Amino acid sequence: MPGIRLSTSPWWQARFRGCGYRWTLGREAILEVLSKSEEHLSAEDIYLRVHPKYPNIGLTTIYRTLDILTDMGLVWKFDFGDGRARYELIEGSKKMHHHHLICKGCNRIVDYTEFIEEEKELVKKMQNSLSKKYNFKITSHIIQFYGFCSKCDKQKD
Amino acid sequence: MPGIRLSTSPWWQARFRGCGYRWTLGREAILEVLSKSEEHLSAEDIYLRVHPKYPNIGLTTIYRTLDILTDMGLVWKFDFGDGRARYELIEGSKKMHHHHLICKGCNRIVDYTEFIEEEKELVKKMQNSLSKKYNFKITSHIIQFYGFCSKCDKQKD
DNA sequence: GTGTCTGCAAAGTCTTTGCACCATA
DNA sequence: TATGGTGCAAAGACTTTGCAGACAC
Repeated sequence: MPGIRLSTSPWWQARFRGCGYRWTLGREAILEVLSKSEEHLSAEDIYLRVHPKYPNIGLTTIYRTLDILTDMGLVWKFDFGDGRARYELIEGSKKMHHHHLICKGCNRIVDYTEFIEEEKELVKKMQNSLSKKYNFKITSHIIQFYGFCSKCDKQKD
Repeated sequence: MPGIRLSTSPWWQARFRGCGYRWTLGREAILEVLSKSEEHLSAEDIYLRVHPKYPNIGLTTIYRTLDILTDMGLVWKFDFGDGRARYELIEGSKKMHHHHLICKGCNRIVDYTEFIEEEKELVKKMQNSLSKKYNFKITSHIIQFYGFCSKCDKQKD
């Protein structure tokens, strides 16, 4: 049923309400952008995508909403070393668990999903052991590879 | 400004010279701190440790030296999500290859060295395959686990 | 109607840059 | 002596905060 509300928003809406937050146009707009765009968006990226449709929503709201989303565990906040945070919806439903390859030259980011099964196995083992040993409740992990893409590797010479 | 040379510095000195940099008191002091302190120091941490002995060395020099060290591959720059970069000597010779467990509550950081062998194997496989597939020259990687330490886990309830 | 959310502007924090002077080689 | 390195102050970049008005419920 196409309507003003997105088919996916009721779930988010309920989640917000359940956490004691209100459901607002701004929050909906931000979640819409996050779910429809490619990953690793900065706060400004999101702002620029929200703005054409909702010119009233400011950068402050973007930051505040992303904070809430991160706290609620809906969004993952990354640092790729270029001085600004990047955000991704954790369960984009259609999006696979993935990690990043980051070019130290041009900051290009490649998502990869290879070795996820093997990774999962190792991670599970580590998680069990580390949780016990250090009395830590592990909730997530990051694996990032850094290097140079073919373009930047050439330029270095 | 003549100073007392440390026994470990010749190697670093040679490395600096080999890269076309000069060997200065400031650089020596910073490397001394990095090699003698625990890990994950911020630029300011380093500044505060260098300052008592070398009050003339400013924060600017710390940042500039850390940049060089990172470029030369002697130091690894981390982001643990608290808005400031952290630095560690990569091969502190006595320090094992390790990774980090980060508490999302209090930002406490635990180093762990478990599963490093198994991890290395997987990482090597991933590295080989990803380099080829994405035409990337991979130079380093990060693995970090996030969660809550026992203290912060209790507080959440 | 009440308590949250919001935009704007200002403040805050970490980091980088410009420039004149100083040290290394 | 010729570069490269340094401190200081100022600028820069991203993010957070204060406050009055707007909105959700």
